[in-house]
Amino acid sequence: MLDIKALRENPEYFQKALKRKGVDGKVIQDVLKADELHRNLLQRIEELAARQNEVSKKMPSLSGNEKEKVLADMKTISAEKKELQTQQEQSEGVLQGLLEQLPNPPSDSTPDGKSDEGNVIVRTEGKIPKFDFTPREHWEIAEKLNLLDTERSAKVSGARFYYLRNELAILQQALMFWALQEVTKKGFSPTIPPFLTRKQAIYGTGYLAKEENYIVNPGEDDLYLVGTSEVPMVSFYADEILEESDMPQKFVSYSPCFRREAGSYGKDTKGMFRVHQFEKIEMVVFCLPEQAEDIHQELLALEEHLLQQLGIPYQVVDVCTGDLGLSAAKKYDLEAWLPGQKQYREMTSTSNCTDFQSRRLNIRIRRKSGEIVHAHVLNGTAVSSRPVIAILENFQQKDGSVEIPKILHELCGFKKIEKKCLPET
RNA sequence: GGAGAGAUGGCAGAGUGGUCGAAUGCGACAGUCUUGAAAACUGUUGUACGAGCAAUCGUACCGAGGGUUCGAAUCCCUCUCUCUCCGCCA
Repeated sequence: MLDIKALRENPEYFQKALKRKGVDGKVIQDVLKADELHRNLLQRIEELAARQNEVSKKMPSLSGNEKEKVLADMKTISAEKKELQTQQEQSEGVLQGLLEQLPNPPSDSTPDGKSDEGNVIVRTEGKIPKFDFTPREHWEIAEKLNLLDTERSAKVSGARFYYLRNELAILQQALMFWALQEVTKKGFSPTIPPFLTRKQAIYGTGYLAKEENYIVNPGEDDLYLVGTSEVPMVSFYADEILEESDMPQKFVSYSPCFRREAGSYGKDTKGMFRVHQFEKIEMVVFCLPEQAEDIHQELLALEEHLLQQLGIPYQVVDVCTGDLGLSAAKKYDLEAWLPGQKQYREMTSTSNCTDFQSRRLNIRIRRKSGEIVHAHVLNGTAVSSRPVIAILENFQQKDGSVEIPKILHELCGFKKIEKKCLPET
């Protein structure tokens, strides 16, 4: 949600900034028009209400003819007000509807671009492994080692699901737990949130599109399966006023993530890359506006640190305006090298959503001076099921086995995945 | 799933149709007193929207939404949530 006051005061800025995200300038004009109509009506209603209040105070002391007369007057005022209120509700609905469509303006530093092709590679880190054989894709490696069963998952649940089996089940759990601990060590507060939320939480974080969400018991419970724990975590402080002295507030959370992926038919159909259900450790930070940029860099550094410890080669991508989405002003993707696919693919990402989500969710901070501002909100992936893919592809061996990153040896209880390492069932 | 109770300011808690944005207590903040602190006393202490350069003024908000009324925290309807007891359950 954008600040209507800011929009009113500086429409040129928003016109320019939103154009970079592909928003037609006409929408801004429509918003301003709707805003003016809405304010006009509001003012007239308030004038009538003021008169009502004034007369109401005198009412008890009136009697007889005088009272009759005043009552009659008030009846007309009441009716007029009611009529105006109907109009006002309508105009407010129109304004709200327009405002809700507008995305968060991109940061000045965000590169322009229409799609992910406009993304800018910032730097490349890590050593790309060399193979004296043709490296395989993750699903092939995993199926051969009896780690992944997508045939049976298709039978049971349909396309884009999987059974993670044997060592891979352990590896993913280890990865999640390790990341949760690592980030907790950096001062983030570990949290397991609800995985079903109300509509408001999904809306507030900017993920309400129908193609994205599963709804549980439509018309009955109307709960949404979370697509990321960002949804319940950002909503954690909805309708609250936080204190400046408590800022920044950092959380690291675990959740399974459920996504319909309805807009991606035919893309990444094999294996674990794009599925309806996966797991993720997410970081969410609430802070003062002036802290947001530094914290964004901090989140990026932390994500890099995690990939580095795993030994996964990656590149940092500055995501362009056309690929930012509704809520983010600035976003970095970390893309890992996948030797089997022979390309860099998105593993984790971190977004600075400024005050876009906190306006929708009404999350504010009271400064020491007494001033109240909307919180700035950032998020970032610590790890997800995708780095598991990167591990499989980068550490595959000629004999079909897979070595495990050293940092996970102890948690996993094994250093290598070979055929029949764990008893198969 | 069954039975009951409830939702008011940071918290506790009064208020059952008009002068109620809302008593009182606690907390917090400021001041007086004190070498300092405590105690005591005095004062201040919600949010949003709109108008105004500003001081300020107006309006709305007593879980949410609707209704009755000239007028609703108060009456009516719907919904949500919380608590207690019973049952079931990881």
